[in-house]
Amino acid sequence: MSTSGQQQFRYTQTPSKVLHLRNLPWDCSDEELVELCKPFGKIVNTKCNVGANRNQAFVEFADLNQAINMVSYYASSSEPAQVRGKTVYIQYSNRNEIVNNKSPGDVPGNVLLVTIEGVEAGDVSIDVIHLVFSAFGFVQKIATFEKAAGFQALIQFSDVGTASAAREALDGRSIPKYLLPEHVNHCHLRISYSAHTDLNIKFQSHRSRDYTNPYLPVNPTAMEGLLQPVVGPDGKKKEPESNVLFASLENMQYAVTIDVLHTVFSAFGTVQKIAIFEKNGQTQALIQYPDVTTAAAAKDALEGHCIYDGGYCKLHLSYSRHTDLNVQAYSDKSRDYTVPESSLLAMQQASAVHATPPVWHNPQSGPQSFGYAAAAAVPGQASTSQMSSWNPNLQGGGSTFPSTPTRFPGQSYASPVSAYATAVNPPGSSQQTNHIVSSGRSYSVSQPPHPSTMPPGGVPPPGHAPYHG
DNA sequence: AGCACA
Repeated sequence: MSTSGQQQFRYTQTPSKVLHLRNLPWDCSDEELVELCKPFGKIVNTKCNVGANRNQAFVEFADLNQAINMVSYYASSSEPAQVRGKTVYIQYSNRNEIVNNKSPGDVPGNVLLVTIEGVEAGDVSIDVIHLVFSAFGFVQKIATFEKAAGFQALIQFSDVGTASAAREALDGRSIPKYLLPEHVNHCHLRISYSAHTDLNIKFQSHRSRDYTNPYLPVNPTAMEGLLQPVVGPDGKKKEPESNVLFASLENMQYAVTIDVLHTVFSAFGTVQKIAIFEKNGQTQALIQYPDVTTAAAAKDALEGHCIYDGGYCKLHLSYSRHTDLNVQAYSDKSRDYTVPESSLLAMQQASAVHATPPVWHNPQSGPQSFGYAAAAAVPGQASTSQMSSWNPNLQGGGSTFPSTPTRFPGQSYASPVSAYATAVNPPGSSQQTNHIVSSGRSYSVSQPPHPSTMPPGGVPPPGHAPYHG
């Protein structure tokens, strides 16, 4: 050819993990593209209905070799690639990745991420979820969990087609009222695709099921949620006592830091661990004592009291299901006071930014993003490598403790999927007096571990001298 | 049947 500087179409294309497909049906769907291409590799993105006739599309594989596989397969196949009987012409794209504004959740897969809006985790049982989604085909696995986005479930079907049918039918719809507790008014399902292809379910429990493996062991601690609630003398539900307190903070006008909580709760005994997290825009915390008695004393004394004067940061306390928190030893969201001081010091120095908090940006900027929390509730989640292709915010350090299955909202396993869980939330630059007040009566907290966050001159709370573990 | 601007 004399046109040496001209781009030749057919023979000069260099391989790309993006393929250009032509002669598709004008209304070809992402799912049809995936069905055609997935035998050759993992599809990470698609763009269909491209061009004036809407009959072109792009498909991006995770790996270049997968795209090469597909092109070379159909180059030598006697059966052409087809969608609905139409021959599809496949070439390497002249771009190296698909650029569109499609979020990862729009890339079809066999696993759905379902956010159940307007309910607490206890309102919708895994059996109800199973029932609803089984209408579209065999549900292989379910994992549920709570994150900032609310109550969520990963639902695994055997194939993309079934998953997309369920998504089409149920996205934006509600779970029938008769399947829900009476107090639930609305319950919308928001459904996107998960990047997972195979959930790693370790136990049958109230939050996860593997219907392909009925002999999977039942996790006794994870099944606690199925036990009948303890009923008190007044006939009302009463949670079993625990050495771990669950605190929800109302009227969060000012920042409540780990140090503030530690000071407040240390008045009643050694505080072993603390974690702060946000759920549905509400600040919550877990405080772990060595024993139930201490926790009960703290609960009785602090319930309904406010950390700051003026009704700010009012504490509501209940017993947690947890008995041993699995927290990062030293972060702005959690603290483990049981780790040896030497290693803690090392960690403090490693992250000096936590030790002497400067004035950081505004903490009141809405709920913390816990991101796309997919795998967080699946212990030992194995398919993390698949997620990393689109997760923009891998967790630095990943210093969670993978050995213990204990978990709580906001706390993640080492999975990078839940990377957002440690989003920076600055310790309080608040100049508030650190009082516990109750209907006019107030008392100050003494011996603040970080004097910079609290004013001097407090008097000890009645009865107990604070001590620190 | 021949490369997208969301």
